[in-house]
Amino acid sequence: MATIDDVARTAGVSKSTVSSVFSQKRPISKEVTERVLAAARQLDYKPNYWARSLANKTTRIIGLNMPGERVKFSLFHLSLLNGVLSECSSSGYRLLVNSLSRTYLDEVPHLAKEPVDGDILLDPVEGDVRIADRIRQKLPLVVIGRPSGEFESKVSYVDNDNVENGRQVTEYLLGLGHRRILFLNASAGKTVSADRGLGYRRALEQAGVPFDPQLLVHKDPNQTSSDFGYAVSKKAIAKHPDITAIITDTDKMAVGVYKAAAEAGIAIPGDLSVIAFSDETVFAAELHPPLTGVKLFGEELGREAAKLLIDQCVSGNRSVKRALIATEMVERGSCAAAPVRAATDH
Amino acid sequence: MATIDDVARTAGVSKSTVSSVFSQKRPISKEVTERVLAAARQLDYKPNYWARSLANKTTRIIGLNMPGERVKFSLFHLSLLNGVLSECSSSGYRLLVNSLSRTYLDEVPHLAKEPVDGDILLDPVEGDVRIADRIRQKLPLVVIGRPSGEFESKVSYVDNDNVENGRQVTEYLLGLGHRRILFLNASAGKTVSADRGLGYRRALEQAGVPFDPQLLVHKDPNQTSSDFGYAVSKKAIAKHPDITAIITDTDKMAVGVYKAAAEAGIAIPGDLSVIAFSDETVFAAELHPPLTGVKLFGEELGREAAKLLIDQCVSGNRSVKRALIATEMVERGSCAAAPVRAATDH
DNA sequence: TCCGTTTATAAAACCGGTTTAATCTATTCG
DNA sequence: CGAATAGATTAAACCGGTTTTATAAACGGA
Repeated sequence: MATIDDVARTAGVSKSTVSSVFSQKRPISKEVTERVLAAARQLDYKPNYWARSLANKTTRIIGLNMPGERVKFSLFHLSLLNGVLSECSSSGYRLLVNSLSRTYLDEVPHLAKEPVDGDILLDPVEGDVRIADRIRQKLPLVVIGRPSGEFESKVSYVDNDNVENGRQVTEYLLGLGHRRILFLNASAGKTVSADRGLGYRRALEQAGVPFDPQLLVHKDPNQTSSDFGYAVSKKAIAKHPDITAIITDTDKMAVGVYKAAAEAGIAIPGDLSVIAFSDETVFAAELHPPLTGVKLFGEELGREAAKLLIDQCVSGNRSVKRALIATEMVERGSCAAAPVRAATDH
Repeated sequence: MATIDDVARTAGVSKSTVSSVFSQKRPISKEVTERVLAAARQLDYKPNYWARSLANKTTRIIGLNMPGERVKFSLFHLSLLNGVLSECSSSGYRLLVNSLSRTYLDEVPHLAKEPVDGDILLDPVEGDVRIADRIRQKLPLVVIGRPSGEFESKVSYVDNDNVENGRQVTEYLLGLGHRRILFLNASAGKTVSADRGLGYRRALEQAGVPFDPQLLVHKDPNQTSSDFGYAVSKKAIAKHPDITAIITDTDKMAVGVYKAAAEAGIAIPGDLSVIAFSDETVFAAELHPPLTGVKLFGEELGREAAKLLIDQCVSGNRSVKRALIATEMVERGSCAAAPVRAATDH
């Protein structure tokens, strides 16, 4: 394809003039501009993105970084993604999704600086190496979810208040008279599961209800949400018949619980209340019964993260910022007062 | 950050030696390699991705291109995306999602060659300018969905057999005795809606059932699927009480139909059969009644598209290929024989 | 009219890598 | 022992842009 030199030659000007015409960083007379653009059109010339990036030291691309290897985007990720893309599109940024495993990236022939101006990190885990990595490389960074430990105060992040969310749903169920509440939490290691778990325990503690570790189960990352919800709730229902409420990490997980309950002849919400951390409105409302849940506003999270990051990239301002996105509990019909029998069980 | 020159100086070798150590394209003695890597580690050096791309004329990045501006990824797109990412991750490619509008990209200061080795195009429409664009730039290209008109034979694409799918669901409903079948099709202009619409009409024709244009409605792109499904089916049910079956473009759209039917006191599948082109299994099975639909295997589509594209990029082989991904109709419970009353209506 | 500015364009250096062609050793073979 | 050859390393050119610095032309004021 044609290069800037070809255009310069054809238009009878120097390459720096052509450069100025396209970058618009220096004024070029109307007449010459026309001539250059005409030559470019004739040669079907477009500036080379990478040559530009090399000289400009900026790409107008931000990265979206999945945690482990071969992780699939969930419904929640989809919301995040839509939010991020919406912000990108209005700010003129592209989004690079990096799903390459660390082992791959660390092989000598693939070793390279990430080709982005900044990175959004999804699903931070305890002691997340990705964060230290970005900090060392001085790459602008925004985490979606709370970074663990020392990093919490060192990097910008966007999150819901998950401790509060965990507390809120637990308190809500406690208020309905439930005492034995099973929590199907996100995978162990994720800070989101730690936070929600903490909120859950705090609410129990405050209500004087003893915490039973058997009622706090972490998702197996190798299982789908619905399979996990089904398998674990089925087992738990059989083993602990005094459970009257279940909190699930996602709406799909709740679907698994619905299935297990149906098979066991347990009525929702009559015998069992179910509440989910959720981002799906359309389907949740159509389940039987409609699923009560806490809306997380993933799109808002994504948009806000992208905004913070792009702001950092544009302004060069590395100050650490934090955004907590408000959530909203939506009562739909899967929670009810605890059955009297169960309340006396313990 | 440290550059290749810094490393060369520190290690006491030339920059071309350092380059060879990292690119592994030329043998370097073990001893020198060690020395270079040590220097790199010490300086925290990583090769600059952009400089590399510039010199190599390849980026190991493929693009994913949304159609218009500010379009949100749907559940189906999510499946595609997961398929694409899975293939990317195993081939060592990154994925660049471009959601920038054409008008933006055509402004002089933003004008540039796409920074990718090839592009995947989603949701082709009639006379899609994006395709001609890529062809002119000689950029490897794979379309997900059938490209329109002349392009069908000129570019590689991956698709379901949508004409057949349209025919199949219509025939299925006809076989159940339905004669007045409302088709809530995808947006006008998309080739997928044209194809399914064609299959629908062919099935009707073959069965000797007259085609009523009022029963073929295209989605309004400004409405959500479920809102559209709700609004249109509500109106249609009132206006054409002889409708006994509805085909919807997506499962979310079917949810809208469920809602409209419930409000009108119409039983599914007793009074009204519903069938959807679908990619969502978990929720579809949990609706009341469980939603019958045609699984499209979006993940397979995405994976195959990425495979074709990366193959083109790696081999330089521009031959036009096509992959049709098999679909599968899953009967769940939202379709039944047409009610007798309605069958005599017409 | 002449000189100091301003304005438009050009030449050359630069961004940070890769690659070709040249150089310098070390080895092999007649 | 000298020439041919192979192997490792390097100098210099190159990828396609941007930017700094230089130059030429146009303009304005004294």
